[in-house]
Amino acid sequence: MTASAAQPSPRKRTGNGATRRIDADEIGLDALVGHAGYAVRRFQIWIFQDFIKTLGDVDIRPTQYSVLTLIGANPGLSQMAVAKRLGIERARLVHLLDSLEQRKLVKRIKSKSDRRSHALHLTAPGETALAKFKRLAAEHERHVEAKIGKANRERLLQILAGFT
Amino acid sequence: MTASAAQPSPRKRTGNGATRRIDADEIGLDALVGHAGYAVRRFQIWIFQDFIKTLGDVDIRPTQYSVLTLIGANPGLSQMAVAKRLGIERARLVHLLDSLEQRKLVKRIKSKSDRRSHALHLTAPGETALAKFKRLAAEHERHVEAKIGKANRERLLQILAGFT
DNA sequence: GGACAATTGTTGTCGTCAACAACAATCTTC
DNA sequence: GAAGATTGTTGTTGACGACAACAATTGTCC
Repeated sequence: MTASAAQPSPRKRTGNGATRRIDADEIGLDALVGHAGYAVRRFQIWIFQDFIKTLGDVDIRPTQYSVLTLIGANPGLSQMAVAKRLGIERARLVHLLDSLEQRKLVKRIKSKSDRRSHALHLTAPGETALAKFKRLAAEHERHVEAKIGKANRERLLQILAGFT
Repeated sequence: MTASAAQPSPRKRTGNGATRRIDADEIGLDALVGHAGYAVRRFQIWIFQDFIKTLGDVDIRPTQYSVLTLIGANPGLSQMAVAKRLGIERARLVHLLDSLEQRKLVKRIKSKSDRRSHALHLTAPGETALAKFKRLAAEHERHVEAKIGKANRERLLQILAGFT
């Protein structure tokens, strides 16, 4: 174990025998520092919270945004194609599309060539809405830059490019 | 919109009029590329799946590992202190500890100085188990290295150090 | 010292999300 | 045409974050 293991209690004794509460940032993480997964997880939580807050007025969550963006760039995709491309389960995508269709942002059009599948398109209001979402998403991206630095953000995108 | 928006259907027409299925990696992501959140999310999913698989034999998930590691390095912490340090809700930590205590890895000891709180400690088998978990976690970390490269992993940890 | 506020652990609910399983309708393949 | 695969759908399970409420205990303030 490490040296920090010598801390027996959540309180530290002071000279006069009193105890005080120790702050969270005084607690050693030991092996957790050095785990990429832990850092990535914490960062991902922060980044999603900022995204949700920044796009709060239009009530769009990260997954919804990714679906809209993908359909906007590739009209006519099937649900299966969208699910595969974004790594979403097709069962989950059903509910996502139900919601987006209720909000008149997306429409499912029965495919003539394959009557099992639906061709996904943005509605006209969906197009204009997506343009606004993209502006807000760009603002969110600036928050990320402010948080970790412009160069670090680009390096990050470069390192993780293989996962997109 | 971008040039890739000129793709009207999930099938492409070929010269002889037949259609073929397009592969997932042919679909443009448009604005999604360039969003740090999307890349980080996909990476985080990959990294957690590898962690869960690598620690599958011992049935330890990332959150459980973080709790055990923290308690191991700082015996006697209260639940509140652990929750704050790891960014877990204290309500959620209750169930996590219930599970870990049932498996005899952790014990809750009533604090004498503050009878509301519990001092968290690893059991003796918990200590030896954690040592094994750490070896497996190190193996998982080597998988990450193999995936993104040693230098990139270290740069990543450096960039995200502020979130740990 | 006693009223009042804050903290700690706990229980519960709600919504998001990933992972499966099962199913009907519809292709594909042989 | 029969057998198998695919697509969209419904449902269940479990991990997880966000809240709200509560009893027990501690801290604070007058």
